Amino acid sequence: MASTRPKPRKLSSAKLRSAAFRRVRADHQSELAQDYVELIADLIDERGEARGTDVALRLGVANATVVKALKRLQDQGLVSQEPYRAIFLTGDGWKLAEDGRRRHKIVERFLLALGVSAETARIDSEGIEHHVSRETLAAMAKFLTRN
Amino acid sequence: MASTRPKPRKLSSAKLRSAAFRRVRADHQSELAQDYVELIADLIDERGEARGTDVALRLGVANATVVKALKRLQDQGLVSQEPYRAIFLTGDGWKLAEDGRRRHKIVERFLLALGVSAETARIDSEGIEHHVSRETLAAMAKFLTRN
DNA sequence: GCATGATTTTAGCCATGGCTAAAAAAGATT
DNA sequence: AATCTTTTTTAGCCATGGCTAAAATCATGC
Repeated sequence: MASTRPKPRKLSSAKLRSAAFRRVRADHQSELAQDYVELIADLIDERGEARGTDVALRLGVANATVVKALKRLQDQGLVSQEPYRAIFLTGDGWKLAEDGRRRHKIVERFLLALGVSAETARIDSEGIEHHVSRETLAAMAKFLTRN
Repeated sequence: MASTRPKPRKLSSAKLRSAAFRRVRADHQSELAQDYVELIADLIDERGEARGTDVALRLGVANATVVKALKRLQDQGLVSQEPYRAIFLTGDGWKLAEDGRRRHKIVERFLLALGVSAETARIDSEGIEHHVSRETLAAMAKFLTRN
């Protein structure tokens, strides 16, 4: 990898560029987990408990899908649940949920401040929140205070 | 679904909420295709041709992964390619690529205008561009002209 | 024009995130 | 307490998007 270098042509920035795509793929990995814990936290706050069925309903997904996903989240130490019972968040789960809520709130309020409708802000923020870096989030927050 | 309504409690907005998640999942479906065609278009413009290997390099992904993805894109009528040869975009492929570029450019310039670094704008825009609705994109464009 | 080295594709593995249909558990009703 | 209904889980399917290792093809030097 040092001496030959057969076809450099002009692809020198390739590695640099690939970083963005790698980040997007990594974000997608954590996205589902974050959506779940955020939703579970909301349900617990709103109704006192979170049941798998409610999660499925809000996510717009089949019940079985949620059961499977919850198993993975349990393996990751984010939630705890016994069969046929309500879902609980672990310490890590709450931390992730809080982080997601904070980020979500900023993005949604930012979109509103930018002038889009409430409906669009709600929908777009759901997709955008997972791809906003710390720096961009800070810039959005700053924009909010200035307006 | 009309007469009984057994447990409404206060989950009436569930269907509404689920729409956002459905949209995010749908966006993820088209995301890969869009990234590929956009990248292929760039390679064709920059270097005259796009080879699978270059795509793999820029995406930061194994060669075999690209080969497999290109087959799917071919089935979707976005690219055309013969084994061991360069990749071409179909009419639909070009349309999708142009749309992606336009959207990408607006999002990236918007982030810059918001005050984030060039590096961050480049990286974040890659993830955000696929989750920005027509309305939000328009709001970003408007913000750009005002500034 | 043929052997050898480089590149590209194929084969086959894995995890994820969907689904439906069947089984199991919980909860009501009598 | 036994049955019947509803809810939840399990089982098993599918497509996607990754990977590595092996096979096939291409291209070069001789």
